[in-house]
Amino acid sequence: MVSIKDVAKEAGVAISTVSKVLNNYPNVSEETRKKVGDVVERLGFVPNAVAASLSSKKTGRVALLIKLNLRTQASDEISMQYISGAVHRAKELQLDVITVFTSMIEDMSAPEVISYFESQGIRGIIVYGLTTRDKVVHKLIDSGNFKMVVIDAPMVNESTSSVSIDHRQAQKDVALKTITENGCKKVLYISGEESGYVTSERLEGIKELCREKRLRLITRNGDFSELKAREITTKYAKKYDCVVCASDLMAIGAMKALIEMDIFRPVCGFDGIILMGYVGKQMNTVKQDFVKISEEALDELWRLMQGEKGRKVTVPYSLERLKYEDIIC
Amino acid sequence: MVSIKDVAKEAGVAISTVSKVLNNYPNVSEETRKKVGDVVERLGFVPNAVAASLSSKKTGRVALLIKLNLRTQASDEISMQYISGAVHRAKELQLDVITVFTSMIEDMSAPEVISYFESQGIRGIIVYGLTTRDKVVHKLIDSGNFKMVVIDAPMVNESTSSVSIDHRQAQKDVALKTITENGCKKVLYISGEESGYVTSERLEGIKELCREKRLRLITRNGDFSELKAREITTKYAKKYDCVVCASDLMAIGAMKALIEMDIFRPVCGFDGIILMGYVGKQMNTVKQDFVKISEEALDELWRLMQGEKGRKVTVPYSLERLKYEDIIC
DNA sequence: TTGTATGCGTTATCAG
DNA sequence: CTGATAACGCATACAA
Repeated sequence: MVSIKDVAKEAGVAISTVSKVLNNYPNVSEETRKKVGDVVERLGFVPNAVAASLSSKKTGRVALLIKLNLRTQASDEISMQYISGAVHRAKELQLDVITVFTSMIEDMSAPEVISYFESQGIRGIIVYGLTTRDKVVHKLIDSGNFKMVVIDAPMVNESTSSVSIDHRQAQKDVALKTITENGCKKVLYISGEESGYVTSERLEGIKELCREKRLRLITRNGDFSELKAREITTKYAKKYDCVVCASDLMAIGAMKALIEMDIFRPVCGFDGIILMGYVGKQMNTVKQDFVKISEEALDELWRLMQGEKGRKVTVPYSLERLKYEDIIC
Repeated sequence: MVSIKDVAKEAGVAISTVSKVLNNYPNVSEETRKKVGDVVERLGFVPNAVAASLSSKKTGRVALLIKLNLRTQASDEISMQYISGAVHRAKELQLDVITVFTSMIEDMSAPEVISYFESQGIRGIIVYGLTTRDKVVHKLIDSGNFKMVVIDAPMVNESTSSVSIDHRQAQKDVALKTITENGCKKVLYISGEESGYVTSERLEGIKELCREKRLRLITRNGDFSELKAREITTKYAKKYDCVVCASDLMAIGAMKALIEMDIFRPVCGFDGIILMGYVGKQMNTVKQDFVKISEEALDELWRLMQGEKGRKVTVPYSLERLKYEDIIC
């Protein structure tokens, strides 16, 4: 394994000089910079990330904290895109990432989790799918031990940023489109899990819309569950002329119920997962670019690690109508 | 951050002694072992994995090399289960894992990839979804620089193990079941991508079965593509009384074609992905436990890192019939 | 502009 | 059985 020492010897300079070249320090002559660069190239030297991270404390590692639900692959699709976006961006930023599932830390106390991450050399954490019930993660955020970026939750402080789309507006948009297209007056809204931060945002959106457009609205908690959405739809859909769901999976459940009941009601979902293309019927949905969101999160974490302050970052979304033809290949 | 030094001072012993206790070295008295253990407990000390790996070179890191296809979320589901199984098992084994997508290394030469992994302190690599065309990965395997475990490909040498189900037998089993249940005589087999190692295994299986049972067989290459399977089915299904597919996604494509043609043919798939539950019709399929496979792979990598030799590991599978009711929640 | 020396948190090798 | 002390590969304050 070729080390910085080998490069230094080969180039006839000191180790520190090589280090300076590697890290683009200012006070190095063009001449030695080139000399060292050539040797690095020739020897195919790549700095040892482990040693670098031990030494500097600046170029730290990043953890992706992901909530897993192996029963529904809708979340698999989303998680994969999150991971993909993060890992790719991390490589560009020369950051080292590890993937951690919440199930791995759920039986630890906050101090235990903190020392676990510290022992791993973690300096930044991206949290995907935080709910109000995740006490330990909240303590992590409050501890200030790590730079953190939280997806889809309004946590912002000195060392914590939030990244998400505008859920309230998106819910308004997709519902409005569906309602206008079908001339609806009475909306059945199936909301997500109460502890989820996005749930209340989206709920606000639909309420606001119905107030503005003077539509009748009933809301029921579907818990992001396909089955519950199906039951709710079975129970209420007859009396309403449109079903707005806070997730695609619930929209699929609602659609199944409508087919069973043999009545038509426009349904719209939220997230834009590929699964939507497989259920036969088309629906409007909010398309989130999870890859982009994750890249954005990593950029934000990078900013925080440079010493900048936490802030709220909003990512764009789009409205889509997924057809089977769009997804097969 | 509490370090080994703090523990040593607090316990009134030398750093090296603490290290010995931590790593269960033999020559330590029960007394000091307990004394140190207590302090470790009290201070909540967790050894810094980065420093340990720098120093020892024994407790290495592991990379998961994953092939991503963002267009089909069938592979997302599988990849997520792979990652989940590996990450969880890794934590138990106190191994550190990083996730790498093939797209991140596809434009690098073999030496570059090797130094990249070495720079990351990687000592073991698990390869998911290897094809014959992945030249660089083959060079990685041949280089002997890393302990490797390859899923679903028959690569075995001194430092490389393979982990997979018995694809040949599984293909036979699922096809036999489907054929017997429906009394079929003429089989249309839609195979996977030619460069995939599993493709030929599964193909052998169906050929063997048809030979044994004296069934007529035609095989066509569907490239693991839903669309191609659909086209092939449209073209040939009329003349055959059963469609055996080398993947669930292709089975879905075949089913769609049959529905369009308005004829019935039993279809069977391979993999057991949840998506199968959403297409309306039930099909037989081979259920692979991807989480288990990945855990097994990690155990195997662990063995290799202990200096044991590469070998072939076979994991069990089961036959299933996925219904919508089985997957909703 | 360059080189020297020290430290990061562990492990490992020796003396004692 | 225990304790100094030298690595591990790199970054960096400081000296030259």
